[in-house]
Amino acid sequence: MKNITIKDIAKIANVSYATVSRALSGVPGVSDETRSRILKICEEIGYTPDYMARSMVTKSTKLIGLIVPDISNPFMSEMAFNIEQFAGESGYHIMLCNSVSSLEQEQNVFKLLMGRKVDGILIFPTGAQSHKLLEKYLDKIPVVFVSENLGSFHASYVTVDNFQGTSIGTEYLYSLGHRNILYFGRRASHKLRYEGYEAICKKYGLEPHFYESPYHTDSIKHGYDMAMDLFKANSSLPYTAIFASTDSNALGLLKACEEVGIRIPEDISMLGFDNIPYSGLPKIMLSTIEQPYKLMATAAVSMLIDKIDNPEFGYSHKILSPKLVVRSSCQKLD
Amino acid sequence: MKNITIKDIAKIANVSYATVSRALSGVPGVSDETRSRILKICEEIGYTPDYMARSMVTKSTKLIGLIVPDISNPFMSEMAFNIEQFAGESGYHIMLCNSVSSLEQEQNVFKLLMGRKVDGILIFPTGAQSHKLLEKYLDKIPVVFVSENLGSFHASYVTVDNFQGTSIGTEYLYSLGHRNILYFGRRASHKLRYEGYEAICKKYGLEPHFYESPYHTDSIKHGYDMAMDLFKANSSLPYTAIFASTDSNALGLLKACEEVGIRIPEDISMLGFDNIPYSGLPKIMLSTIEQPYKLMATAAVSMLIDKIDNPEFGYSHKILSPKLVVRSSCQKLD
DNA sequence: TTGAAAGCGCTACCAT
DNA sequence: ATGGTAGCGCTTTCAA
Repeated sequence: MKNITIKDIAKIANVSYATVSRALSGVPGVSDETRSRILKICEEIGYTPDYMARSMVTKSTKLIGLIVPDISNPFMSEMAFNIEQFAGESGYHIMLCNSVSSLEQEQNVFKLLMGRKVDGILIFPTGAQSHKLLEKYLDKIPVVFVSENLGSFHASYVTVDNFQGTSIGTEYLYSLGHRNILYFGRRASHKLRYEGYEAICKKYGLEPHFYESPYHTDSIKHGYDMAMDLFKANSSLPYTAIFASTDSNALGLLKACEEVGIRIPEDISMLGFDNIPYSGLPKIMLSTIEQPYKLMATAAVSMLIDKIDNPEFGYSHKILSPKLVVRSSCQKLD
Repeated sequence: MKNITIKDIAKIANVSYATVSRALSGVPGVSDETRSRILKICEEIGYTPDYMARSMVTKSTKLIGLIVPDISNPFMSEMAFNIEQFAGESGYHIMLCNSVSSLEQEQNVFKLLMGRKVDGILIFPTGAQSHKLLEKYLDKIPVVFVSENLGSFHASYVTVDNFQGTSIGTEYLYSLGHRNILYFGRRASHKLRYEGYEAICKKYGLEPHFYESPYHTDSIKHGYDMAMDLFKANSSLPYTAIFASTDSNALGLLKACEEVGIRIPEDISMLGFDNIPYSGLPKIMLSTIEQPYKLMATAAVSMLIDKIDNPEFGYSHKILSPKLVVRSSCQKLD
């Protein structure tokens, strides 16, 4: 089955194939009559232009590489949906890669994506070291990180204000009367989340406590496993509230609490971070800090496209505001 | 910033660029000495081959197009993760497109993907008519549908046995003593799910009832809206159990029930379909029919790659077995 | 074993 | 307004 090329349709239309190219690209320099005749022929014989060949000469693939730790995480998939939609509006397509929370795999797919000649890369870094490891490619291809500001090197990123997020969360817990609050999750990759929590603790003279996650990624399962370890190590918990670093962690924690008979919020209050759709489920009703998904997605895409169009423009940062979502997982103490 | 090409490294190595190509492609016909010298140079100056240029001549992009209605749906994102991983093992990359449950958009992205010269397309059809609309492309590019068998045309697909799924679900409900069961969701795109339910109803002389979804996609929100409409139209429901067509629908229904004060499973039993991770959350504990995610993903990918490698081999079907997952959303009647 | 050159489908430049 | 053609980076004959 031979491929139809502009040469074929040039032959049919009795013009040079340069003219066909012009007609299809919409550039001026073709009479309206010729153009519409050519377009009609293309339509009829079902010609589709070859993006690859076009890309070879234009040096632009209209392709964006998207690297996420794990697309099955609702935070990622929600972002991915919005990213794909918004990128599509600008004529970009998405090449999706999971780094499966491995720095090595992250490097691999990054290099692969470069070989694929994507115009730019949007990356949800898997860890704090991702930035450093990827630094050497940053002048070779436009990249924007979707993550908090880690390190001080020169890179574009968009992020929610994680520090502010946990600050308002901890303030909320404090206002409810909580004085013993545990931070539950990863501190390395969400450094600023921990620091926001810590800052408010200090502000009120509370002792900050944390339970560090041994995992490189957040999921219900990991949250559950962590929680079970925590319970095993402590026969009774001295906290009145737990601030989980992500909703996924919180959901796993919730599951573990249910199993060992800890009631939420009667026995202990719980606050999450992200506001994934499942946090609003009945009986779950997790209070949490919301990330502005759609805004983050559009900001990330347009920042990347800006960088693609103007590589010389340096780099930019965009920090979006989080929002407290009060449901019913936190109790007022008296 | 000039691109490094094989010509550059040919110059450095003092060989023709054909030799470089041979060395890199691993084809025989280059002395070991020359090859290792070339490879070392590539390594040193950080050369990465241009997949596009390569694809132009080999006519193979090692790219798979993945079309899903909505990647933010957990069923889709779970599948997408496994698909990406498994495809990656065979050297394929994924181009992700959301059809946003629109037949028109589905057609658009399909054509776009063809223009991108992907080697094959994996599609989660958005509706019953998808197959018919896409039929005309099926001899132009390898396609495998991830969906139940709709219509009788010639196309490859992998699916869970939807009929069997709702059959065992309905049998389960019947065995619990339920005699008035409502089927809740879309019947058009999950025709066989409805029919499995219907068949078991008939088998036991029960009257099948359904509440048809006006939506083209399943989500918590749609399930919730549907449920609210249902409740508004009926002051008291004559059913003892509801079989939701998907877990997402069930979760929305659950939310609505909570709001109007219907207790699950005390007042009414509820069964879902898919077994997304959130169905196992504490207090939710939705009993459901499980789809074998990983198996479906690997089956779909290997079926597609088979078709890519042997386009002349016709088409194939693979129907996987569902499994009942009993949690606590269904009550035994006495 | 290696080199020369054609050609993949297209855009863009230079002519006309 | 249209045609001719070089060339994008690569693989793959065909010769040497």
